[in-house]
Amino acid sequence: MGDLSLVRNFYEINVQDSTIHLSANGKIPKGHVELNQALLKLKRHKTNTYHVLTKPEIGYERIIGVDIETTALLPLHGEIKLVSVYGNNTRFVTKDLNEVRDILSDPTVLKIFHNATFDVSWFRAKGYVVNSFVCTFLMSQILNNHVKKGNSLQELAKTKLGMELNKTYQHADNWKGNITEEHKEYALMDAKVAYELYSIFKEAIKQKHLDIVLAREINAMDAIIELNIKGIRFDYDGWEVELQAMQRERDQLLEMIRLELKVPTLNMQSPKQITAALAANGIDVESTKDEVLAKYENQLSSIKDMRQYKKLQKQLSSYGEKIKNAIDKDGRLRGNWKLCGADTFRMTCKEPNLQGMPSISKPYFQSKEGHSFIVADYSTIELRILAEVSQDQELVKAFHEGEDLHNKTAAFIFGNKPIELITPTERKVGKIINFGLVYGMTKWGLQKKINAAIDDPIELYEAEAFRTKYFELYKGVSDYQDQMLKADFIQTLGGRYWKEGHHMLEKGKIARFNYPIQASCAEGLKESLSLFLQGRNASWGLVAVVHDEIVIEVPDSEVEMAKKFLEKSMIGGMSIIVRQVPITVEVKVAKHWVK
DNA sequence: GCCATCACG
DNA sequence: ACGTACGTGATGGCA
Repeated sequence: MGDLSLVRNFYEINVQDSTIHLSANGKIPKGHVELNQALLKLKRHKTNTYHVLTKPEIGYERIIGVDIETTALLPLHGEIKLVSVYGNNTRFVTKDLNEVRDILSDPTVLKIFHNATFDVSWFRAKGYVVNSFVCTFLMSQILNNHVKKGNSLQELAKTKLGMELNKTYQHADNWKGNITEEHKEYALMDAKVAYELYSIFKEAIKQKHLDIVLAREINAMDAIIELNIKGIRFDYDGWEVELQAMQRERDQLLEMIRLELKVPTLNMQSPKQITAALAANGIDVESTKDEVLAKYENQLSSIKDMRQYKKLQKQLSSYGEKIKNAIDKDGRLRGNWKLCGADTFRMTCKEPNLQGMPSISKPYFQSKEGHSFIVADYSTIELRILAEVSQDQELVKAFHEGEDLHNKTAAFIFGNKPIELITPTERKVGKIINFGLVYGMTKWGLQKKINAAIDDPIELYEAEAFRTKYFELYKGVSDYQDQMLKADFIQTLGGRYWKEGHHMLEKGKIARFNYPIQASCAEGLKESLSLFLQGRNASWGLVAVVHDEIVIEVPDSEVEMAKKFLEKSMIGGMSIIVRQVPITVEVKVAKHWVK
């Protein structure tokens, strides 16, 4: 197993007065305007330590742009038809992958891909080793600070290089037949553009002091590639039995609802029709969403049935038979994972969305023969990050002393009740308050949320009182939120930042509370993934990652070792980002995906 | 193509 | 005073 301490170097920077002093092992980058601003903000924020994370620069003997053309979107369904290589002294296009085998594995040759996740997934799926690579798509996302727009090779060729890229052959279908000289020219052009973009982006990233952000994402990219290739075993036969029972119940419910409302053609998928049908029965609803229907549940028995119907219908339509088509011949589900799918740089997954599977389906995700799943998740991680960024003394203390935060909050808002006397319902309210207020929930939202979760509805003034009490206890959180509202510069704990005018800050002021927390959390998770991947045994596979949770599949005989190492990686990785508040991880071992 | 809704965190 | 909780992806209705 790898030694975690060797993976990163830290530069510790202390802020005293308006001057920035560095500890012996670091030097501040010259002209680092954004960092200086951030440090001053942090100082006002009553914290005096900021950490810049770095990794030693590796010198490469050669740098080349590489692109592949494939006959399908997924490696399981097609072949690599062409590989193009573009460098200072090397330019070629080949059908014979053996010509690039050594180049790909050579760590002294830096490979530049545009969307490396795609190219490297293909190479690895086809049995080629790829070491030392970088991704101009990722670099563009980091520089743009926008993950969905303006990062395509075609757009970048135009905006950065003034080149019009011909995309005639982009679709996989164009690579199934004979390869012409024109095909080859096309393929080489993509490698050339990636090569040319790299030096421009590298300089820009350096100027903006985002090198560490790039290094972190590149190190975590192996995780995404592995998730794409490996997939996760899903027992569809078992799930189908569950589905059939759900289907029967759903059909019965629909029949009962139509009968009672006297609307025999009612389409329960149409909010419009539901509203009309309820109105005809004397109930006016402002919307048909679950939390609204819950309010009217006592007025008509059909409303309870409707809620259950909608729940079942959702699970059947989104996660039912559709899943069957997504299962590959080896019985595994493979999603389309993205490293930076969200603007916070959270990972995303689609087709299917393996990060959004309902809990009822989790038992049907099963480890392969002779293997177990290890499911590990961070405890209250966003609240710990809130404690770190806000430096709220009550929060920090609570985590250092291992207090149950939901109980602590409940005890305070319910009139300083002794913690031992807090009821499960009161703890539930404490939990809603703790999580809701991180995102800037208002008294209206709080009331709605609490009333959706408990039996005795509370009044608006009570929700307001809870909120006031919360900020009385956690004064630092209140200060933090005030600062975030005013800030023209918002940063994460790991070195990303947004400036005034950026679309993330314009979206809504309340969102500002959450960005640095969600984004810092994603940074910590990626540090953890990278530690895990660097030190794990080859027999341990990564099968799912869900924001604060990592699932691995390991041989039964190695469970104990793997469990310890995963926990160590997760705590170690997150602690690179969250330096003061302790991090805890809950680890479970099972033959299926447990919650 | 947008909206409402709801699955996950 | 403001707008009513953040980030995703998937579905089906509706225009």
